[in-house]
Amino acid sequence: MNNSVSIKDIAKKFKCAPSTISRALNDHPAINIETRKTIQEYALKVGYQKNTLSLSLLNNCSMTLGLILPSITHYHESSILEGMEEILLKSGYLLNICVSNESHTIEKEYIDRLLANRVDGLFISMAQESYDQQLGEHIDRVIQRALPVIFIDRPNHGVASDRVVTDDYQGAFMATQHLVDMGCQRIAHLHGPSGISVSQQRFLGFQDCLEANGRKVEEDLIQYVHFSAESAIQATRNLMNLEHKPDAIFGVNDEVCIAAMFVLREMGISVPQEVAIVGFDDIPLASFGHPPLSSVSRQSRRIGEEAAKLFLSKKDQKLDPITISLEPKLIIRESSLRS
Amino acid sequence: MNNSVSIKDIAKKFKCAPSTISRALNDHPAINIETRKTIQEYALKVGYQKNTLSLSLLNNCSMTLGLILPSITHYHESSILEGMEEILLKSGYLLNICVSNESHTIEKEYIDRLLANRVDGLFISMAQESYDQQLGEHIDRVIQRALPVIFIDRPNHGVASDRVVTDDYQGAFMATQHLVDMGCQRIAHLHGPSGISVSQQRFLGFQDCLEANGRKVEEDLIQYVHFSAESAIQATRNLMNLEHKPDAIFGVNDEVCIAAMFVLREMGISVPQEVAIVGFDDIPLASFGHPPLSSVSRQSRRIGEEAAKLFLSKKDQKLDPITISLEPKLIIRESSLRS
DNA sequence: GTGAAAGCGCTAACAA
DNA sequence: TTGTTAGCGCTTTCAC
Repeated sequence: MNNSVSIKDIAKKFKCAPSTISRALNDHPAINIETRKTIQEYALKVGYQKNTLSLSLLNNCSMTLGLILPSITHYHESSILEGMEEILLKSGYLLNICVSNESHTIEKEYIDRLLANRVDGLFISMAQESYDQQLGEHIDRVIQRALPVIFIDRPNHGVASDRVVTDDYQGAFMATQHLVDMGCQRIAHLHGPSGISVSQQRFLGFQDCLEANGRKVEEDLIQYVHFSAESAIQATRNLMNLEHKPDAIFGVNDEVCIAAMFVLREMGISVPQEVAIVGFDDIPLASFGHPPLSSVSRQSRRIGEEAAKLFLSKKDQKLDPITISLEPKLIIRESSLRS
Repeated sequence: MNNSVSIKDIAKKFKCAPSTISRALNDHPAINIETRKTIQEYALKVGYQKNTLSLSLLNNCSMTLGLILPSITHYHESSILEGMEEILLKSGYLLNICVSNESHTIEKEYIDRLLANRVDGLFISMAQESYDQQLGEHIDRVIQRALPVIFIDRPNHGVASDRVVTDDYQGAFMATQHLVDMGCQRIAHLHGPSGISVSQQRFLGFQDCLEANGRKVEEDLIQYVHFSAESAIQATRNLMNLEHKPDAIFGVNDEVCIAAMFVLREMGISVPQEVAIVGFDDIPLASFGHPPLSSVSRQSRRIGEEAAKLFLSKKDQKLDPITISLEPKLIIRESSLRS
């Protein structure tokens, strides 16, 4: 597959031992500085590239990490990846990316491959399927190997583990309180897929906030959606066809809210006057909605950064598992601003 | 870093040679089927996981690929990744993801790491910096090693290479023709960053289409933007403050068009009646714009799929470099539909 | 200042 | 049917 130059090849050229070449290339002080230079120049010339695989084998450390995500096309996930990349770039690690597509089988398969490739650590946002069915042995196997595992967004059912999350509960609470403060009386919720931690936490924050304000959740006002815009079309119609229509919607993410605003426009219902809206994730296009969409930022990029930093700090000293919980930020825009 | 079980460990347990274990685990027919089973069960029990690194060293093949992208948070790039993943999943390859952030230095650094890790192939969408300054030696070094390199979106300056692209020129031509057909007289263009192939091709298609219709590009009607929505705000205002305002805008991507529609709304200009708009990429939110945004789909996901398939077909037999050029598809929605 | 040899985990050719 | 040995590319310990 590759006709690359090895240390042996160079040794032959210089009629010396491979170890000499190795030392020269690694700037070992014992080697004559002249020799060092000559060898280094020659290596550069012939395009010598150290074979890291052999070192991985030798040192039991591959300088490679695994990242398993349920999907990658949403802004949240790709931002996590971007943040992680930035931190890891400086540290010399390479990232293996695996998209599980929410499937437990695929997730397991990827974990096997990553283990076989001896990654030095694993970042994982669990597939919905694994989470739903409490399938965790594949991850336990990783933990048993004393391989650092850092959970992202979705926690592990089992033993305590390192985690980086945004406080979805708090974010949802803030969003709901904001709608209450704006005078909204009947706040609906576009509820994410059940079984997913993110959906549950956001619903709980929503629910608890209503109760803290002396109200309670009305079943009619809860509609289930996926994380896609399409899935919110019918859900929003259902809400607006109720006898007692909602005067506000809190959506599980921005995509569903943008779709909701689309439906409301179609129905001639004004936002925020008749229905105020708050989303979640603060995607870049939220500010350019009609009207601009209020949203809870979960600091997606920082999740990736913190996860990478957590790994780097962990690998030196074994510490107790910690949870880094990032503060969500409510960004208020027109879609929820009632005067 | 990991306390994993090796074939030697198992051999000790069974008081036999490592090669026997190796054969048993690989279902070698020479080994007693009973013995095979016992060994396989034991291996499973103790969580044995083959160390692929040693095989990579032995076979000169790591079953690992590199993917270098200038960014990852846009729908186009993350869809490419997703498409690629799907194909590679079935073939046992693992994907190393590298985000160059359009920087030549970072790109070079990543290429070094990927080479050091002996990836079996490389997918690359070149950084703007490398492209602009025609910096290609880092990539030539890869090609010289006879390592399969597949270019995505942005071509290589130098030698002929495998490529998967969408025909941006044709897409832009189609979009412009559509605007002409809709009766638009003064079609403006939100031009992407100069030096990027994608921007250039789209501009050329735009220009040639106008000329094919007996018109020519007016400098006033060309405004430069980045790929972000923000960058289109001022650009659109500039256009609409012209004495001879445009009655159509063709934007380099959907984000800038959504921002443009936002500005037009603010200025009380109606879309598509006063200004018709067509974007590029067909991001999922395009259909939920106000109004729904016409756009040229570049089949992002399929780019990833085709690139992965191209690699898989190439690795068996060395063939001449080919270019896979995907047909862009014009999706007409309200933003450009004049009756 | 340099060389020889062992070994990381695994497989395959050769022997028995 | 199973064992022995060599070797993938590199570093490191121990000699010299």
